[in-house]
Amino acid sequence: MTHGNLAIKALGALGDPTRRAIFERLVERPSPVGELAAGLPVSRPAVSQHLRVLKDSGLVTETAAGARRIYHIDPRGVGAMRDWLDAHWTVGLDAFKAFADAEAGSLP
Amino acid sequence: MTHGNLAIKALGALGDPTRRAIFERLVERPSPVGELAAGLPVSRPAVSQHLRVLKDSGLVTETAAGARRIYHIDPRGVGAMRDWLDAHWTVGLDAFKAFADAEAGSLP
DNA sequence: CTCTAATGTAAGTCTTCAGTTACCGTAAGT
DNA sequence: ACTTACGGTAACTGAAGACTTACATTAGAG
Repeated sequence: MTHGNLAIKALGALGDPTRRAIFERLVERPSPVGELAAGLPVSRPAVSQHLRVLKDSGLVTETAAGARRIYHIDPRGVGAMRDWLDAHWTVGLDAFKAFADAEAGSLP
Repeated sequence: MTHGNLAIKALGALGDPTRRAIFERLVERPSPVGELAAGLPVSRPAVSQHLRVLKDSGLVTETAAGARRIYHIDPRGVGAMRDWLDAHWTVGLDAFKAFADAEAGSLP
């Protein structure tokens, strides 16, 4: 699994509520750090640190624009997460159906 | 978004490595608590607490079988997560493309 | 060259939360 | 009824990490 590790890291990163908030804002539109921090209840350095985690997880990337760093969604990480979930979704659904059938069969 | 809140909770739940491990085993086959704990490096009560979180997130459900509680994947929660990720996947990709285009346009 | 704006980094604090042990309830077997 | 197996709950501990306040760095304006 090539993207397996990336998906794991992405899931771990999105486990934090603040990082989810940052991520959702970046889904709407790419933004610099200051703008993100202005709309969140945490300080700007906190946002910087969260962005670092999101970047290490392959969920966002940055492009320098002068003194600003514009952060935007990285399709790679999101895609890896989607693939991971897709695989587990189908397999899990099959197992669930098998289990439900077996249970129904054992009931008179 | 009807399942939005559920998807958010599911993401938060899967942020923990041990919960992911439990979830992945339940994808393979439904299991009672003791069996899960036996294959994990944590105690049985720890597994119980994790299962509670997973249940509150709509990712697993339980069915009583005598003294045992068989835990299995809950397709609702997994589906909600998939939908959420799908939406963000498409929207985020559009925003990314728009951004990339605008950036390319501003370069001579 | 200096000043300001925008951001990353370091060090420290404080909260959160995963994990443990101990205890209690419940269900089936003998 | 007694016992054994299974699992949830409570209270506590410890470590991971989220957040803050400095300080350092880089880029453009004047």
